[in-house]
Amino acid sequence: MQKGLTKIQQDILDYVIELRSKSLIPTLAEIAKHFGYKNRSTVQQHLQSIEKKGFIKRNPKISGGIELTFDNNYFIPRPVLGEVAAGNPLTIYPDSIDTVDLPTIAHVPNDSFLLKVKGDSLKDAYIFTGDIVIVNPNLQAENGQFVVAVLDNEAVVKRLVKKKDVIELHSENPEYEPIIIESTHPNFQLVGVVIGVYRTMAKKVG
Amino acid sequence: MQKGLTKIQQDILDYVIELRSKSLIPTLAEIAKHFGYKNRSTVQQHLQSIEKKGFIKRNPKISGGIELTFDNNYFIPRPVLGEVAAGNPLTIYPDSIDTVDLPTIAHVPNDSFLLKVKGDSLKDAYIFTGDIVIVNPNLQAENGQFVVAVLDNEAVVKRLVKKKDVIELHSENPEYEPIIIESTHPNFQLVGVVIGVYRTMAKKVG
DNA sequence: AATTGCACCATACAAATGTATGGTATTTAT
DNA sequence: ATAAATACCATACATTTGTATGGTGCAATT
Repeated sequence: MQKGLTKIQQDILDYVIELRSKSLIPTLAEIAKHFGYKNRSTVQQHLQSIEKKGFIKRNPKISGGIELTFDNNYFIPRPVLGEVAAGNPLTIYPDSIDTVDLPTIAHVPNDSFLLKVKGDSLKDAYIFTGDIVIVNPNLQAENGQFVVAVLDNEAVVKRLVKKKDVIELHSENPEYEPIIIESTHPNFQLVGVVIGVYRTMAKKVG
Repeated sequence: MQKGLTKIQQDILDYVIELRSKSLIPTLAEIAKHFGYKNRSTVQQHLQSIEKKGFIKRNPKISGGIELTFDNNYFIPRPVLGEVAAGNPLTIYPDSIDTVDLPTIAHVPNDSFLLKVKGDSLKDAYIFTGDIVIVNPNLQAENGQFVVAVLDNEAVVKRLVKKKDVIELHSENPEYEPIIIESTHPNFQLVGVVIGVYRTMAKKVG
């Protein structure tokens, strides 16, 4: 239980957080129904109490629901848009999510998106097959950063090394040679900068 | 552009998807305003067209907004990382290896929460200081999984090894000895199972 | 004994919601 | 040339929205 919140207030806050993690914004009536209240105003007053205690703030009337701005912003759910190759470039399959959604990136500025990694060329950076990289398409890619790039219709994640006249895409695995991009390369496009890695833990019995 | 959708229909669909990736559910009026329409019904009819073409389905009146159920071509934003409650100060246990920053445990939201890792005892599992582990408190901990436990007011991340009469908490670093918990241990409590790892990428110039 | 906080209900109201219906102009297809 | 689809506007309507206000019962302080 959080300091200062009563159990019921905490329950309501938890419920709102839970729904938000599913990309849903509950209304007062929905919260009331879930907790068995006959009236919305009960929830309303609880939310006012929670707000008064400083645990949330409310942006009035956004999207018709309740906009909660938490003091402590952790993560909000984001869509996984596709897969990228860490080793040999991954061919984008025409009917998979990749093809559809990689161009969609241009339409989704302002926040990051997620891509699933295949291949082991980044294993020395502790990025493995199945990992999910968080990519920000709006950041300026700096030397040494991991980036996602499209090369001849193939999406790859590599470390960016800028040199005089060329751009090199390095693996973190000595088995792979760097990819050298001449500035005149027609089908090269930087998609974004890798700002994080997420990995689901495999069950490992031992 | 998707097959069968006009450019405007595609733009509207993209806009809805973009907002959903930010945990926002737009109303007809908001969409209309964004596209410069003077009337909601224009958007309404476009959504009807998109629905008629099978790209979305609408669940009537959930959360006051528009509920879109996509057809596979797009990804529904899902709670990849989970959320933790807001505003509560973290209790920090500074001086032991592989500690975690632990929010007040008594309050656990229904889905997972995030913990920050300190120490290097899990380095062979590629979990390092600064990494954030995603913990699900509702899963049954199985043998071999990474778990978060509280031991004498210290929170630790370890690999769980169940034996006949005792529970052992193993590090993934040979420098550290396993911790052996007798079943009668008074101050031992399992908090949850580590289901994921998140790491922010440090800028690494080379 | 009086007060305060908590949990809940009921009612009222302006504003916003999704939906329906009818209309106009342009483009595309037959 | 006619029909159909597209793109947009306007108006109307029942519901739902968040908010405000007032009230009841209860527990804990003061």
